[in-house]
Amino acid sequence: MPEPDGAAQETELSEVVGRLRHLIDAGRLPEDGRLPPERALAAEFCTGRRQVRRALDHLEAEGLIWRHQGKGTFAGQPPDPTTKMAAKIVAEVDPLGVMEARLCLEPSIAALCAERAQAEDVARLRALAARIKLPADAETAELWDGALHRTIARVAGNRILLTAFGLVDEVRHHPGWQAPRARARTADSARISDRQHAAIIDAIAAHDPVGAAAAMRLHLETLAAGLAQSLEDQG
Amino acid sequence: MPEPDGAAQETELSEVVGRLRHLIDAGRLPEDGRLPPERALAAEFCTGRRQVRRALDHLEAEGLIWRHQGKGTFAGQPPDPTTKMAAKIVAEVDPLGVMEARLCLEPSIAALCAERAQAEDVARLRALAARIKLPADAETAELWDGALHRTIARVAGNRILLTAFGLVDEVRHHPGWQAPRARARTADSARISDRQHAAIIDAIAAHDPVGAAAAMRLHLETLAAGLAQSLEDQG
DNA sequence: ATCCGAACCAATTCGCTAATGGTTAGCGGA
DNA sequence: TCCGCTAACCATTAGCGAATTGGTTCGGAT
Repeated sequence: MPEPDGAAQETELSEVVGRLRHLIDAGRLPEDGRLPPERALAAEFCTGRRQVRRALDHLEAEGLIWRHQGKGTFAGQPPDPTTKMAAKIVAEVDPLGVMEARLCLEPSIAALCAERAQAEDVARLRALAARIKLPADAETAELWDGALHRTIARVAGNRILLTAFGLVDEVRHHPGWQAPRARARTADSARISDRQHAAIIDAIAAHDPVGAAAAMRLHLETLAAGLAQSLEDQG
Repeated sequence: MPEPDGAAQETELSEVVGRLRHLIDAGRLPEDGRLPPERALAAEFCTGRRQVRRALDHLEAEGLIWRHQGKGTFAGQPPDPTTKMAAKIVAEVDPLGVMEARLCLEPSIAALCAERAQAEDVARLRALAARIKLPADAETAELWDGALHRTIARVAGNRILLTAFGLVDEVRHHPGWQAPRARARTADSARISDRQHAAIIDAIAAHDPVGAAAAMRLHLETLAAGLAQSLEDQG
C-alpha cells in the first residue's frame, strides 16, 4: 500500500490547519501579527514540524499568512515597498497634510484624465460612482470612493503620478486615521460627495481639463473642510 | 570689538567650505558618497571640529550633502526608499512623462512654498539660484538646479509632497536620460532659466502663491518645450 | 518505497561595542 | 564681561558575532 494511513494523516493535517486558523482569528497574536516559530507550534500541537509546515503551506496558499526565512511567519499580507514608505510618512504628517498633498496632485491628475479618458473609461468611472452610494456602512463607501479616485489617476496615464497618488492613498488609508474620517462622514456629506463626483466625471467625459481640475479641487476642499471640522470637534 | 577677528574667521570658514566642495567634486569619495568623519576632516584641515561643522552646515543648507547622527556625512541626497521605486518606474515612463508629473506637482509646491517661506529660506533659494549660473559645465549646473527645486519642495513643508517630488527627481536623474537634457541646455536656455528662477523666487519672497505657481509652471513648460525639441532632433 | 525526524543551510534578528553626528559645559582670549 | 573655541558627553547608528527561524537535505523506521 503506497499510503499506509493516508486518511488519518489527512485528518491530522486539517486539524492542525484548524488550530492554526483559530490561533490567527483569536487575535491573541502580537501587534505585528507574528506567529510562534514552527518548532514551537509543533511542540504545542504535539506533532512534527513537518505537519506544521504543511498546514502553514495551506494557509500561505490561501493568502492568510506570509513567511520569510529568518524572519518568521506573519498573519496578513506581506508588506510591499509602498506601505513601508507610507508607514514612515504617517509618523511625520497629519490628516490635513494629506489633504494638502491631495489638493496638489488630484486636480492636475483629473485634468490629465479629462484629456485622455476614452468612453469606456468614463463608463467605468460612472459605475464606480454609482457603487459609492449603494452601501449603508461608511467603510465600504470609503473603499469605493478610493477606487474611484484611483481609477481617475490610472486613466490619467502617467506612471509617476499614479505612484505618487498611490503613496498618498496608502498614507490616507493608514489605520488610526479612520476614526476622524468616519466621523466626518454624514448622510449630508455623502450626498454632497456624490454630486461632486458626478461633476468631476461630467467634466472628464466632456474632455474639459480645466473643469475637471476645478471640480476635483472643489471636492477635495469640501472633504478637507469636513475633516478639519471633525478634528476640531475632537480635540 | 564684539568680533575679535571676524573677518579672518569668515575667510577661514569659506576656505574650509571650498576645500570640502573640492573634496566632493573631485569624485574621490567612496561609492556611497560618504565623507570622512568630522574629526578626521578637522585634523586634515588643521582646524577645529567646529569650523568643519559650520562648513558642513552651509553645504547641507545648499542640499549638497546630508548628515545623520551615528550614520555619517554623505554627498548627494538622502536616500528615500524611493530609489527602488524609481528604478521600476524608469522602465515604464519617458522624459515627457516626467515633465508632465513635474508640471502637476511643482507649481502647487511653489505655491505652498510661497505661503510658508521665511526670510532665511528665501536667502537660501537666492544663493542657490546664484550658484546655478556660475559653473561652465552643464552637469554641475544641473546639480545646483536640482538643489534649488528640491529646496523649494522642502520649504513647502509637506512631507508627502516632498517624498513625491523626490520620486520624480529620482526618475529624472536616472542615468541614461542625461543626454537629451544636456543637449537641451544651451547658453540661451540657461539665461532664460536664470530669469525664470528669479521670477519664481521673487514670487515666493513676496508670499504670492498664485504668482509662484504661475512662474513655476512657465519655467517647467519652457523646459518641457526644450526637451521635446531635443528629443525630436534626436529622432 | 514512503514518510518522518534530526541535522544542516541561509537569512534574519538581537545584543553588544565602536564609531559618528549632535550637544553642552567649561575654559581662554579680547 | 563677553564671545568663541576645545573637550567631554549624549543619542543614534554601523559592524560584528551569537542565537533564532524558515527552508532544505539526509538517514532511518515502518
